[in-house]
Amino acid sequence: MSDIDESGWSRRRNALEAKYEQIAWGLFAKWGFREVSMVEIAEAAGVSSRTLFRYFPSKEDVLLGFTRRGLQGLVDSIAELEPGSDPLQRVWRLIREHSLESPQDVRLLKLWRRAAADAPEIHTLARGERVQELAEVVTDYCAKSMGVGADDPEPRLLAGVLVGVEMGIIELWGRTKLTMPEIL
Amino acid sequence: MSDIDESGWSRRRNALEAKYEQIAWGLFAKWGFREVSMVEIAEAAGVSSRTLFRYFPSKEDVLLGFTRRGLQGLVDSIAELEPGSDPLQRVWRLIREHSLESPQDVRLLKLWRRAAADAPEIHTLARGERVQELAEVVTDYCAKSMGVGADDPEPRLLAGVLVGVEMGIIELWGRTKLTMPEIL
DNA sequence: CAAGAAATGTCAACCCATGACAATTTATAT
DNA sequence: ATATAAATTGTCATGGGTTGACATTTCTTG
Repeated sequence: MSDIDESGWSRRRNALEAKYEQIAWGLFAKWGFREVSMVEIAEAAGVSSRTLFRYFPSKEDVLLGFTRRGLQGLVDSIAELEPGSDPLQRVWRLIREHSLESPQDVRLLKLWRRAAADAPEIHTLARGERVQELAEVVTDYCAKSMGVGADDPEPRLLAGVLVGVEMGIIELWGRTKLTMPEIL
Repeated sequence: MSDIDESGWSRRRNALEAKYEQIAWGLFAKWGFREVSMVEIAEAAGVSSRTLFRYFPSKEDVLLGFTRRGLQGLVDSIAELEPGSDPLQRVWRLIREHSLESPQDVRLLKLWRRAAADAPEIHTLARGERVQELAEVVTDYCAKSMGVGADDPEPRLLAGVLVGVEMGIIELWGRTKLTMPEIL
Protein backbone atom coordinates (compact mmCIF):
# COMPACT_ATOMS: atom_id res chain seq x y z
CA MET A 1 0.00 0.00 0.00
CA SER A 2 3.00 2.26 0.27
CA ASP A 3 6.21 0.83 -1.25
CA ILE A 4 4.87 0.23 -4.70
CA ASP A 5 8.24 1.22 -6.15
CA GLU A 6 9.85 -2.15 -5.56
CA SER A 7 11.86 -1.66 -8.71
CA GLY A 8 15.35 -2.98 -8.29
CA TRP A 9 17.22 0.05 -7.22
CA SER A 10 14.90 1.05 -4.43
CA ARG A 11 14.66 -2.53 -3.22
CA ARG A 12 18.42 -2.60 -2.99
CA ARG A 13 18.42 0.75 -1.24
CA ASN A 14 15.86 -0.33 1.34
CA ALA A 15 17.68 -3.54 2.03
CA LEU A 16 20.98 -1.79 2.54
CA GLU A 17 19.43 0.88 4.70
CA ALA A 18 17.95 -1.79 6.94
CA LYS A 19 21.27 -3.58 7.07
CA TYR A 20 23.21 -0.49 8.04
CA GLU A 21 20.64 0.39 10.65
CA GLN A 22 20.88 -3.04 12.22
CA ILE A 23 24.63 -2.89 12.33
CA ALA A 24 24.52 0.53 13.89
CA TRP A 25 22.04 -0.58 16.53
CA GLY A 26 24.23 -3.47 17.40
CA LEU A 27 27.07 -1.09 18.13
CA PHE A 28 24.83 1.35 19.96
CA ALA A 29 23.63 -1.46 22.19
CA LYS A 30 27.18 -2.46 23.04
CA TRP A 31 28.86 0.90 23.46
CA GLY A 32 26.13 3.54 23.70
CA PHE A 33 25.03 6.03 21.10
CA ARG A 34 27.57 8.72 21.80
CA GLU A 35 30.46 6.30 21.94
CA VAL A 36 29.94 5.02 18.42
CA SER A 37 31.10 7.17 15.52
CA MET A 38 29.77 7.08 12.01
CA VAL A 39 33.18 5.96 10.83
CA GLU A 40 33.01 2.96 13.13
CA ILE A 41 29.56 2.04 11.87
CA ALA A 42 30.81 2.36 8.33
CA GLU A 43 33.78 0.13 9.03
CA ALA A 44 31.54 -2.47 10.64
CA ALA A 45 29.37 -2.37 7.53
CA GLY A 46 32.28 -2.45 5.13
CA VAL A 47 31.52 0.85 3.46
CA SER A 48 32.86 4.36 3.66
CA SER A 49 31.35 6.82 6.07
CA ARG A 50 30.37 9.00 3.15
CA THR A 51 28.08 6.25 1.95
CA LEU A 52 26.46 6.03 5.35
CA PHE A 53 25.65 9.70 5.22
CA ARG A 54 23.93 9.11 1.90
CA TYR A 55 21.54 6.73 3.62
CA PHE A 56 21.04 8.70 6.82
CA PRO A 57 21.04 12.51 6.82
CA SER A 58 22.56 12.47 10.27
CA LYS A 59 23.65 10.12 12.99
CA GLU A 60 20.47 10.92 14.90
CA ASP A 61 18.40 9.67 12.00
CA VAL A 62 19.92 6.23 12.34
CA LEU A 63 18.33 6.05 15.76
CA LEU A 64 15.11 7.86 14.95
CA GLY A 65 14.19 5.54 12.12
CA PHE A 66 12.86 3.16 14.75
CA THR A 67 10.62 5.73 16.38
CA ARG A 68 9.49 7.21 13.11
CA ARG A 69 8.40 3.96 11.56
CA GLY A 70 6.12 3.26 14.48
CA LEU A 71 4.74 6.76 14.38
CA GLN A 72 4.26 6.69 10.64
CA GLY A 73 2.10 3.60 10.83
CA LEU A 74 -0.26 5.29 13.24
CA VAL A 75 -0.27 8.55 11.36
CA ASP A 76 -1.06 6.84 8.08
CA SER A 77 -3.92 4.90 9.66
CA ILE A 78 -5.45 8.08 11.00
CA ALA A 79 -5.00 9.89 7.72
CA GLU A 80 -6.83 7.12 5.89
CA LEU A 81 -9.76 7.21 8.30
CA GLU A 82 -13.15 8.06 6.82
CA PRO A 83 -14.80 11.13 8.29
CA GLY A 84 -17.68 10.22 10.53
CA SER A 85 -19.38 10.80 13.83
CA ASP A 86 -17.50 10.42 17.07
CA PRO A 87 -14.06 10.96 15.55
CA LEU A 88 -12.39 10.79 18.93
CA GLN A 89 -13.53 7.24 19.43
CA ARG A 90 -12.31 6.16 16.00
CA VAL A 91 -8.91 7.72 16.47
CA TRP A 92 -8.67 6.32 19.94
CA ARG A 93 -9.23 2.83 18.63
CA LEU A 94 -6.32 3.23 16.23
CA ILE A 95 -4.11 4.66 18.93
CA ARG A 96 -4.85 1.69 21.12
CA GLU A 97 -4.14 -0.77 18.37
CA HIS A 98 -0.88 0.82 17.32
CA SER A 99 0.56 2.07 20.58
CA LEU A 100 -0.63 -0.49 23.06
CA GLU A 101 -2.02 -3.67 21.65
CA SER A 102 0.32 -4.28 18.76
CA PRO A 103 3.07 -6.76 19.55
CA GLN A 104 6.05 -4.53 20.18
CA ASP A 105 9.49 -5.98 19.97
CA VAL A 106 10.57 -5.56 23.55
CA ARG A 107 14.21 -6.14 22.76
CA LEU A 108 14.18 -3.22 20.34
CA LEU A 109 12.41 -1.05 22.89
CA LYS A 110 15.03 -1.91 25.43
CA LEU A 111 17.77 -0.95 23.01
CA TRP A 112 15.98 2.28 22.19
CA ARG A 113 15.79 3.14 25.85
CA ARG A 114 19.44 2.52 26.33
CA ALA A 115 20.42 4.63 23.39
CA ALA A 116 17.99 7.36 24.40
CA ALA A 117 19.36 7.34 27.92
CA ASP A 118 22.80 7.87 26.45
CA ALA A 119 21.56 10.85 24.42
CA PRO A 120 18.52 12.33 26.19
CA GLU A 121 17.97 15.07 23.66
CA ILE A 122 17.12 12.40 21.12
CA HIS A 123 14.42 11.02 23.37
CA THR A 124 13.07 14.52 23.78
CA LEU A 125 13.22 15.12 20.06
CA ALA A 126 11.37 11.91 19.35
CA ARG A 127 8.64 12.93 21.77
CA GLY A 128 8.42 16.31 20.09
CA GLU A 129 8.03 14.68 16.70
CA ARG A 130 5.38 12.36 17.99
CA VAL A 131 3.12 14.95 19.58
CA GLN A 132 3.64 17.30 16.68
CA GLU A 133 2.70 14.89 13.92
CA LEU A 134 -0.07 13.22 15.88
CA ALA A 135 -1.63 16.53 16.82
CA GLU A 136 -1.46 17.55 13.19
CA VAL A 137 -3.13 14.53 11.69
CA VAL A 138 -5.71 14.13 14.46
CA THR A 139 -6.63 17.78 14.18
CA ASP A 140 -7.15 17.40 10.46
CA TYR A 141 -9.30 14.33 10.88
CA CYS A 142 -11.41 15.88 13.62
CA ALA A 143 -11.90 18.99 11.52
CA LYS A 144 -12.99 16.90 8.56
CA SER A 145 -15.38 14.89 10.65
CA MET A 146 -16.84 17.98 12.27
CA GLY A 147 -17.17 19.88 9.06
CA VAL A 148 -15.05 22.79 10.18
CA GLY A 149 -11.72 24.21 9.09
CA ALA A 150 -8.44 22.87 10.43
CA ASP A 151 -7.76 26.30 11.94
CA ASP A 152 -10.84 26.07 14.15
CA PRO A 153 -10.19 25.82 17.88
CA GLU A 154 -12.38 22.79 18.53
CA PRO A 155 -10.62 20.12 16.50
CA ARG A 156 -7.24 21.29 17.66
CA LEU A 157 -8.19 21.18 21.33
CA LEU A 158 -9.84 17.83 20.90
CA ALA A 159 -6.69 16.53 19.27
CA GLY A 160 -4.66 17.99 22.09
CA VAL A 161 -6.63 16.00 24.63
CA LEU A 162 -6.16 12.82 22.68
CA VAL A 163 -2.48 13.28 22.09
CA GLY A 164 -1.91 14.26 25.69
CA VAL A 165 -3.62 11.16 26.93
CA GLU A 166 -1.75 8.93 24.54
CA MET A 167 1.46 10.52 25.78
CA GLY A 168 0.49 9.64 29.32
CA ILE A 169 -0.35 6.08 28.34
CA ILE A 170 2.93 5.59 26.56
CA GLU A 171 4.75 6.84 29.60
CA LEU A 172 2.83 4.54 31.92
CA TRP A 173 3.29 1.65 29.57
CA GLY A 174 7.00 2.24 29.46
CA ARG A 175 7.25 2.44 33.23
CA THR A 176 5.47 -0.83 33.77
CA LYS A 177 6.15 -3.22 30.97
CA LEU A 178 9.66 -2.10 30.25
CA THR A 179 10.86 -2.15 33.80
CA MET A 180 9.50 -5.55 34.63
CA PRO A 181 12.25 -7.71 36.11
CA GLU A 182 12.09 -10.35 33.42
CA ILE A 183 12.43 -7.78 30.67
CA LEU A 184 15.33 -5.66 31.75
CA MET B 1 13.10 34.07 45.00
CA SER B 2 15.50 32.27 42.72
CA ASP B 3 18.72 34.18 42.00
CA ILE B 4 19.75 34.82 45.57
CA ASP B 5 23.38 34.27 44.61
CA GLU B 6 23.91 37.76 43.24
CA SER B 7 27.49 37.68 44.51
CA GLY B 8 29.82 39.33 42.08
CA TRP B 9 30.94 36.46 39.99
CA SER B 10 27.55 35.08 39.17
CA ARG B 11 26.24 38.55 38.46
CA ARG B 12 29.04 39.02 35.99
CA ARG B 13 28.38 35.62 34.51
CA ASN B 14 24.67 36.26 34.05
CA ALA B 15 25.29 39.62 32.47
CA LEU B 16 27.78 38.22 30.01
CA GLU B 17 25.57 35.29 29.18
CA ALA B 18 22.73 37.65 28.40
CA LYS B 19 25.03 39.79 26.31
CA TYR B 20 26.32 36.89 24.25
CA GLU B 21 22.83 35.60 23.76
CA GLN B 22 21.64 38.95 22.46
CA ILE B 23 24.53 39.22 20.06
CA ALA B 24 23.88 35.72 18.80
CA TRP B 25 20.21 36.40 18.28
CA GLY B 26 21.05 39.48 16.31
CA LEU B 27 23.11 37.38 13.95
CA PHE B 28 20.52 34.60 13.82
CA ALA B 29 17.89 37.15 12.86
CA LYS B 30 20.04 38.50 10.05
CA TRP B 31 21.48 35.29 8.59
CA GLY B 32 19.52 32.41 10.02
CA PHE B 33 20.55 29.94 12.67
CA ARG B 34 22.44 27.53 10.47
CA GLU B 35 24.31 30.24 8.66
CA VAL B 36 25.91 31.60 11.80
CA SER B 37 28.83 29.75 13.33
CA MET B 38 29.94 29.88 16.93
CA VAL B 39 33.19 31.43 15.78
CA GLU B 40 31.29 34.26 14.15
CA ILE B 41 29.24 34.87 17.29
CA ALA B 42 32.43 34.86 19.30
CA GLU B 43 34.06 37.36 16.98
CA ALA B 44 31.03 39.62 17.14
CA ALA B 45 31.24 39.45 20.92
CA GLY B 46 34.98 39.98 21.04
CA VAL B 47 35.79 36.70 22.75
CA SER B 48 37.15 33.34 21.69
CA SER B 49 34.74 30.64 20.63
CA ARG B 50 36.02 28.51 23.48
CA THR B 51 34.64 31.04 25.90
CA LEU B 52 31.27 30.93 24.20
CA PHE B 53 31.15 27.19 24.72
CA ARG B 54 31.78 27.76 28.40
CA TYR B 55 28.57 29.77 28.58
CA PHE B 56 26.45 27.58 26.31
CA PRO B 57 26.92 23.82 26.22
CA SER B 58 25.99 23.82 22.55
CA LYS B 59 24.91 26.14 19.79
CA GLU B 60 21.35 24.93 20.22
CA ASP B 61 21.35 26.06 23.80
CA VAL B 62 21.94 29.63 22.71
CA LEU B 63 18.58 29.47 21.00
CA LEU B 64 16.77 27.34 23.55
CA GLY B 65 17.49 29.68 26.43
CA PHE B 66 14.57 31.75 25.25
CA THR B 67 12.13 28.85 25.26
CA ARG B 68 13.41 27.43 28.48
CA ARG B 69 13.14 30.59 30.49
CA GLY B 70 9.48 30.87 29.62
CA LEU B 71 8.88 27.24 30.42
CA GLN B 72 10.79 27.42 33.67
CA GLY B 73 8.60 30.21 34.98
CA LEU B 74 5.51 28.13 34.47
CA VAL B 75 7.06 24.97 35.82
CA ASP B 76 8.23 26.74 38.96
CA SER B 77 4.81 28.22 39.56
CA ILE B 78 3.18 24.84 39.31
CA ALA B 79 5.77 23.25 41.54
CA GLU B 80 5.12 25.85 44.23
CA LEU B 81 1.37 25.29 44.13
CA GLU B 82 -0.26 24.10 47.33
CA PRO B 83 -2.07 20.80 47.07
CA GLY B 84 -5.81 21.26 47.13
CA SER B 85 -9.09 20.37 45.56
CA ASP B 86 -9.66 20.82 41.86
CA PRO B 87 -5.98 20.73 40.91
CA LEU B 88 -6.77 20.97 37.21
CA GLN B 89 -8.39 24.33 37.68
CA ARG B 90 -5.46 25.66 39.66
CA VAL B 91 -2.93 24.53 37.13
CA TRP B 92 -5.04 25.80 34.31
CA ARG B 93 -5.10 29.25 35.83
CA LEU B 94 -1.31 29.31 35.90
CA ILE B 95 -1.07 28.06 32.37
CA ARG B 96 -3.35 30.80 31.21
CA GLU B 97 -1.41 33.44 33.05
CA HIS B 98 1.97 32.30 31.81
CA SER B 99 1.25 31.11 28.31
CA LEU B 100 -1.49 33.40 27.18
CA GLU B 101 -2.09 36.45 29.27
CA SER B 102 1.44 37.46 30.10
CA PRO B 103 2.82 40.19 27.87
CA GLN B 104 5.03 38.30 25.44
CA ASP B 105 7.68 40.15 23.53
CA VAL B 106 6.38 39.71 20.03
CA ARG B 107 9.63 40.73 18.45
CA LEU B 108 11.45 37.95 20.24
CA LEU B 109 8.76 35.48 19.25
CA LYS B 110 9.16 36.52 15.66
CA LEU B 111 12.88 36.00 15.84
CA TRP B 112 12.37 32.63 17.49
CA ARG B 113 10.08 31.57 14.70
CA ARG B 114 12.57 32.60 12.09
CA ALA B 115 15.38 30.74 13.73
CA ALA B 116 13.20 27.71 14.34
CA ALA B 117 12.11 27.72 10.72
CA ASP B 118 15.76 27.65 9.75
CA ALA B 119 16.38 24.66 12.03
CA PRO B 120 13.10 22.77 12.44
CA GLU B 121 14.56 20.10 14.69
CA ILE B 122 15.11 22.79 17.30
CA HIS B 123 11.47 23.74 17.23
CA THR B 124 10.57 20.10 17.62
CA LEU B 125 13.05 19.67 20.45
CA ALA B 126 11.64 22.67 22.25
CA ARG B 127 8.16 21.23 21.97
CA GLY B 128 9.40 17.93 23.31
CA GLU B 129 11.01 19.65 26.28
CA ARG B 130 7.85 21.59 26.98
CA VAL B 131 5.44 18.67 27.01
CA GLN B 132 7.91 16.52 28.89
CA GLU B 133 8.56 18.94 31.74
CA LEU B 134 5.01 20.16 31.96
CA ALA B 135 3.62 16.64 32.05
CA GLU B 136 6.10 15.82 34.77
CA VAL B 137 5.35 18.70 37.10
CA VAL B 138 1.60 18.65 36.51
CA THR B 139 1.50 14.93 37.16
CA ASP B 140 3.33 15.42 40.42
CA TYR B 141 1.02 18.17 41.51
CA CYS B 142 -2.11 16.25 40.60
CA ALA B 143 -0.81 13.21 42.43
CA LYS B 144 -0.09 15.27 45.51
CA SER B 145 -3.50 16.88 45.42
CA MET B 146 -5.26 13.58 44.91
CA GLY B 147 -3.29 11.82 47.59
CA VAL B 148 -1.97 9.13 45.28
CA GLY B 149 1.46 8.17 44.02
CA ALA B 150 3.04 9.82 41.00
CA ASP B 151 3.03 6.45 39.27
CA ASP B 152 -0.75 6.18 39.44
CA PRO B 153 -2.55 6.34 36.12
CA GLU B 154 -5.03 9.07 37.07
CA PRO B 155 -2.75 12.01 37.68
CA ARG B 156 -0.70 11.23 34.62
CA LEU B 157 -3.68 11.06 32.34
CA LEU B 158 -5.12 14.20 33.84
CA ALA B 159 -1.83 15.93 33.23
CA GLY B 160 -1.81 14.62 29.70
CA VAL B 161 -5.15 16.25 29.00
CA LEU B 162 -3.97 19.54 30.38
CA VAL B 163 -0.68 19.54 28.55
CA GLY B 164 -2.33 18.49 25.32
CA VAL B 165 -4.81 21.31 25.53
CA GLU B 166 -2.13 23.82 26.34
CA MET B 167 -0.20 22.58 23.34
CA GLY B 168 -3.23 23.20 21.18
CA ILE B 169 -3.73 26.66 22.61
CA ILE B 170 -0.13 27.61 22.02
CA GLU B 171 -0.43 26.49 18.44
CA LEU B 172 -3.63 28.45 17.91
CA TRP B 173 -2.16 31.47 19.61
CA GLY B 174 0.87 31.33 17.38
CA ARG B 175 -1.22 31.03 14.24
CA THR B 176 -3.32 34.05 15.07
CA LYS B 177 -1.32 36.60 16.95
CA LEU B 178 1.98 35.91 15.27
CA THR B 179 0.69 35.94 11.73
CA MET B 180 -1.27 39.14 12.05
CA PRO B 181 -0.32 41.46 9.22
CA GLU B 182 0.99 44.19 11.47
CA ILE B 183 3.28 41.77 13.28
CA LEU B 184 5.04 39.96 10.51
C1' DC C 1 26.15 -8.31 -23.43
C1' DA C 2 25.69 -3.13 -23.68
C1' DA C 3 24.27 1.23 -21.97
C1' DG C 4 23.28 4.14 -18.67
C1' DA C 5 21.55 5.12 -14.22
C1' DA C 6 22.71 4.85 -9.54
C1' DA C 7 25.90 4.03 -5.97
C1' DT C 8 30.42 4.39 -4.04
C1' DG C 9 35.07 6.05 -2.56
C1' DT C 10 38.29 9.62 -2.00
C1' DC C 11 39.51 14.00 -0.80
C1' DA C 12 39.01 18.42 1.06
C1' DA C 13 36.85 21.65 3.89
C1' DC C 14 33.95 23.49 7.53
C1' DC C 15 31.69 23.42 11.89
C1' DC C 16 30.61 21.69 16.54
C1' DA C 17 32.54 20.30 20.80
C1' DT C 18 35.92 19.41 24.52
C1' DG C 19 40.22 18.54 27.27
C1' DA C 20 44.61 20.57 28.94
C1' DC C 21 47.38 24.23 30.40
C1' DA C 22 49.24 28.68 30.83
C1' DA C 23 48.05 33.57 31.20
C1' DT C 24 44.97 36.99 32.71
C1' DT C 25 41.26 39.25 34.80
C1' DT C 26 38.28 40.15 38.73
C1' DA C 27 35.93 40.07 43.27
C1' DT C 28 36.78 40.69 47.81
C1' DA C 29 38.97 40.44 52.37
C1' DT C 30 42.27 43.02 54.66
C1' DA D 1 44.86 50.34 48.00
C1' DT D 2 46.61 46.00 47.60
C1' DA D 3 47.39 41.17 48.00
C1' DT D 4 45.38 36.88 47.08
C1' DA D 5 42.61 33.34 45.72
C1' DA D 6 39.16 32.22 42.55
C1' DA D 7 37.13 32.42 38.24
C1' DT D 8 37.68 33.46 33.53
C1' DT D 9 39.93 33.48 29.25
C1' DG D 10 42.87 32.25 25.19
C1' DT D 11 45.49 28.98 22.71
C1' DC D 12 46.36 24.71 21.01
C1' DA D 13 45.25 20.19 19.77
C1' DT D 14 42.01 16.59 18.82
C1' DG D 15 37.98 14.08 17.39
C1' DG D 16 33.63 13.63 15.35
C1' DG D 17 29.62 15.23 12.28
C1' DT D 18 28.37 16.86 7.67
C1' DT D 19 28.73 18.13 2.86
C1' DG D 20 30.29 19.28 -1.90
C1' DA D 21 32.92 17.82 -5.97
C1' DC D 22 34.55 14.48 -8.99
C1' DA D 23 36.25 10.27 -10.70
C1' DT D 24 35.24 5.35 -10.50
C1' DT D 25 32.74 1.31 -9.88
C1' DT D 26 28.62 -1.48 -9.63
C1' DC D 27 24.25 -2.84 -10.65
C1' DT D 28 19.64 -2.76 -13.12
C1' DT D 29 17.49 -3.23 -17.23
C1' DG D 30 16.70 -3.55 -22.02
